[in-house]
Parts: sequence; structure tokens; C-alpha cells
Amino acid sequence: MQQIHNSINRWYSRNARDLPWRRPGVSGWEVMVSEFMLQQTPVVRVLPVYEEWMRRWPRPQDLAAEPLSEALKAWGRLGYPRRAQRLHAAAVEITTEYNGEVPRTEAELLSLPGIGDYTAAAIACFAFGERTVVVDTNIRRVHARLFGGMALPEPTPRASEFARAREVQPEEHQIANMWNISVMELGALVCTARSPKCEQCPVFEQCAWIAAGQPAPHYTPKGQSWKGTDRQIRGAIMAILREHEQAVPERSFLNDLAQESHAKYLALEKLGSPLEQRERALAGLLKDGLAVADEDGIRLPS
DNA sequence: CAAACGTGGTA
DNA sequence: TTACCAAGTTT
Repeated sequence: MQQIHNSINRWYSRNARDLPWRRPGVSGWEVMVSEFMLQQTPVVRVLPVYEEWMRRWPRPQDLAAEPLSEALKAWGRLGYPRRAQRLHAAAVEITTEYNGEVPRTEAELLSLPGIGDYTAAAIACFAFGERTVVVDTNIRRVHARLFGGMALPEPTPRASEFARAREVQPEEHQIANMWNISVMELGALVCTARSPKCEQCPVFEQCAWIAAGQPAPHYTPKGQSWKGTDRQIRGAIMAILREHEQAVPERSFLNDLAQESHAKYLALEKLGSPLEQRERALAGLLKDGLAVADEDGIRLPS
């Protein structure tokens, strides 16, 4: 096992990407912002938004002082705007409850909005050097192959996976912390979901999946639906709201846009979604607090 | 616990 | 072109 630890950590030291949130001396806030943005989102899309975000709001209290609408606009097209909402809410809580300092323990981090098991462990480890067991989709996949001999991990994480993740960790604190990021990076760059680059893998010789003859996945991925979903309509509505400083009349979203041909709302018009669905999507955004309604119409929340 | 939640690149 | 996938969290 120690050989595997050494191989992957050595691989990381030579192959790790130079990312802004990995620079020596980064603040807890920098790591935290990166982790929020990286949830379900590729690094290349995060980079430009992250740079502008940190330039504008270098501390939690800087973001906390802004209305939510500014955070949602700066979030742009990163996706899952509720992450921006929760990051803003977390910044407010850090400002009021933690004197503007990002907490360093997993338990405290876990209590903040938008921070679950993975993000709490990641911030505690990467920003503060706390000893944690980080388990993300990359690490789950590497473990499934290297130790489990399977092509992919189970669709939903099992308790046994977390137990195994703890068991395979190096004993020494510093080595274990590097192991967290090393395995994650290996999964992101080499042990990828589709067409893994096994010829580049530092633990090819020890891999249980290779030894088993690279068996195919024992299940077929469920797939994420998108076309014609409420999510698509919500995204289109949010895109419109981000572009309008003033409230947008509610009827602009609910009328038969195809016939009225409002050029401004082309994004919704092209979707040709049923009225009922547009109503449901808008109601969902209002319920989630990602949009608000007043006498003038719909706008981003202050 | 399954489902909902955005977006754009890649095969 | 369709489908998968990317540093998950919440309900």
C-alpha cells in the first residue's frame, strides 16, 4: 500500500496542474470559492469566473456586503446558480458568525449553506491542512478501479466506499493530505471516466481493474435529461434576468412568445416551451429565492 | 433515497 | 446529433 501512496504522490508532484487555488498561501476563502464553483463544473470553465470573483470579492465580507443579484450576475453561465446563492449566504454567515474567517474544521464548514461532506473535507484539508478523508467523484472512480477492480463506482456512494477511503489513506498526516489531492488529480487527468490513459498511470501494475482485464461497467449510466426540462427553462429565465437591471414584466415570460416575437426574449422563444412549464419554472425560481416578484415584474433578488 | 438542479465540451 | 460527463448539495 505504501508503494501505491508513494507512486501516486510522486506522480502528483510532477504532473499537477498549476491552478490559482493551489498556489502556496491561498486563503480559506479562495479555496472555498473554488470548491463551490467546481461542484459539477469543469476546471476550464471555472477559471475565468474564479479570477474575476476573487478580484472583486477577496474576502467573505466583501461578498457579504453585496446584494445577491451581484453574485448571481458574476456567476454568469457557470450553471446551478443556487451555488452562487449559497456561497453568498455562507459569506454572510462567516461575516456575522465567524468574524469574517472561514472556519477550519469539517463540522463548522458542514454547517454552512452549500457545503456538504465533500466540500467540508476539501476546504479543511486543502486550505487548512486538517486531516480529512476527501471523497469526490474522481477519488471514487480511482478507488473503484485500483482497489475494487471495477470499471466505475456505484451510481450512488455506499458507506463501504467511505470506509475503504479511510482504510487506504496513508498514516502520516502530511502524506495523507497530499494523497487526497493526488488521487483526485489522477482521476481528473489519467483515470478518467471515458477512455482512461492507463499507459500514463503510475500504479498501472497494482491496478485491480487492469488485473481483472478491464471489465466493462456492470450498469449503464442513467443519464441526465435536459431537453424540454424545467431546468432548461429556469436557465433561460435566469439568463434574461441577469441581463436586465430593471424588473422584467411577468407576462414577458408567460405570453405566447412565439407569436409576439419579443426579440429581447429570444432565449425563451426558441425553446417553444408550453405555458404551463414556463409558469412552473418561474414559480420554482421564486420559491427558491433566485428571483423575486414585485409590482413591476420579475427581477434578481436584492 | 431518488430526483432536482445549469451549462457547455467531447465522443 | 445524441448522450455522457464535470472537485455535489439539498429535499
